[in-house]
Amino acid sequence: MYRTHTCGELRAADINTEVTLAGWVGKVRNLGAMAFIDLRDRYGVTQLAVNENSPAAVREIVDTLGREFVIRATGTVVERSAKNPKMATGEIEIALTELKVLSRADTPPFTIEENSDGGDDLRMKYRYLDLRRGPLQRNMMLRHRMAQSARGFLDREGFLEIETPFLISSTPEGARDFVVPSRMSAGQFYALPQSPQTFKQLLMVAGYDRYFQIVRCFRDEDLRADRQPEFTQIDCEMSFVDQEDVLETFERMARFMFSETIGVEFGTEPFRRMSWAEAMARYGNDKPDLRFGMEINELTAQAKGHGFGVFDDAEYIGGIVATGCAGFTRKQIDELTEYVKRPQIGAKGLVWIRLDEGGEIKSSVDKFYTPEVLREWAVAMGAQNGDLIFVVSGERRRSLTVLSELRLELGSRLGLRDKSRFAPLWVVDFPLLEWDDETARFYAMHHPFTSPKPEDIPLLESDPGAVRANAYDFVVNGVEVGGGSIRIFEPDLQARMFELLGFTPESAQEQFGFLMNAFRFGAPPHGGIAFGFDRFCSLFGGADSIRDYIAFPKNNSGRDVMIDAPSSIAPEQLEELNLRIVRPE
RNA sequence: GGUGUGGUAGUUCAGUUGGUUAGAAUACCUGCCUGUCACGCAGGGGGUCGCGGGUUCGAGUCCCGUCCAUACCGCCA
Repeated sequence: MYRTHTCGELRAADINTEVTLAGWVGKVRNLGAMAFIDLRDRYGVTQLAVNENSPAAVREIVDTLGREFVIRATGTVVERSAKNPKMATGEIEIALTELKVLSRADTPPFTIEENSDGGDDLRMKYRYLDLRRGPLQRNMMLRHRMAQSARGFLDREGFLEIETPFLISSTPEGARDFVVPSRMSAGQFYALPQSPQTFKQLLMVAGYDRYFQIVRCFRDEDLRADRQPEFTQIDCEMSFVDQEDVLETFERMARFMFSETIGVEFGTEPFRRMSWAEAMARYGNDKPDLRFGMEINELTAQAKGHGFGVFDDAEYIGGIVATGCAGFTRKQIDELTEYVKRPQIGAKGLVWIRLDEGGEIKSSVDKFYTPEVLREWAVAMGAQNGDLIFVVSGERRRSLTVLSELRLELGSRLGLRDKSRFAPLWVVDFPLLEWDDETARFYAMHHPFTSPKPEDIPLLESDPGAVRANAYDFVVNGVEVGGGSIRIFEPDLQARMFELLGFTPESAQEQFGFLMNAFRFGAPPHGGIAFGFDRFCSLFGGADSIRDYIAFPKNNSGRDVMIDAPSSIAPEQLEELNLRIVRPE
């Protein structure tokens, strides 16, 4: 037997017990005649003690120990003469009687401590060492608990966990597919699924009216802090439900997960709901962070026609009130101006209006607007003395984006985006379609199986852009955590959708024939949702990046620097797959 | 594909206007140390300043190119 206890469990009540522990050597503090060793495993740290009464053999081994050696230690649990209240096991230590080195270790390239000194690159290359650290271990445990709580909830609700294939066929719509060459079918390729979407719909046709899966999905697109080429979804689908049923069920799941894994409760009020149009108008964004206010107010009507050309020519004028920020210095305002003028955000400029505590108004557009007019704006926007107003103008969508970014930046600077607070909401009534100028056609905003709202179906041909979908997103703290829709289950309506999206009947049949055929054999009304599990975990853990919630993530270039993937393959493999590399690096 | 930031000791970083032998902390090694827990004290070893080219009497520092990392934009039905 290697151990009788873990390094996290011994307490004062265990004093005088003979125990054997195993784990990794953290730090050895050698004081000469006595020495202390921090022994670490994923359960905690326990101090081993050696003094002049310890067996000589043990003392000899202690002198040879290095960081990250794996050892087995036997001894008696004793009360410490100097207790450490910062440690869970701080009241006791192990007086060693036996010590065995199970495995030696090279000096690690970075220290295995709570706050590692390693940079991202190095930590990725030696991921197994990074995963030894407390923060990463806690992340993995949180992820585990979240997965278990979701599974438990869905199981009790009657959902069946059913696996769907990873080797499927490619569809040109949507994100780029990862593709897998087929050896047996020369010149043909599988694709890895971007989601199990069509399969879960087929499961509904097959009568499995509540399905879920915690499933890996693949998208060959550029990465971000919150985007990996392979990521995990909690994928769910239900039959004989309308949008309300889906929202109700998964609101309960979210509440359960919040409560069970991080102890966060939301009271009895239902989660807030907001239409997509409202979210765009008030927050400039389809995933608003509701931890703070500072909503966008449109000023187009009030601000036009005063001889200020920039505003007079603008399609849209709007602003936000920075509450209590009248004391901002010129430098602070300039910084924010520079921030929104960065090419990624693309503002042309930033107009400010300061409402001093004394009631005096000062602005960057005093030449064009009288204090009376500015006061009117302030009243319209709900600003008080002591506030600072920022105004942006230009093309409508761009201006809203600028205001959204400005709002989030201000929120961050003012400390209003507290990671320990959670503001969940449902964004509903998304547009069904999105116009793309470049290809001059409509694209499905969600996916082509999303159903239009029944009352908007007449607009499908006459005004497609105005059609709203039975689609919804679950948003927390400005992060899109989940999204789904009620699907089309009528073959005729699905055919109309494909036509609208520019498919010929033949190409629709070729790509989605299996689904349309299935619908001819009795399709129940159905809908579902998928949660981005990695984002869910990072949200619960209070982090912006999902990488530290994935055991073995890819770096920013989509590479696994630990195993060095992707990599080239042997000529024989290429031959066998009937592939030829046309443009080698 | 684009923009920003960064790359100097094992690691995290500093390095002034281009000027002597490139520093700090930490890690590592040696010695001392009987209550440490960020142990302490003394000493020591450790550098292709990412790579290539250019300017210059002289480049870690300036210029050009390139690679890598990272954040974002495009992209992500």
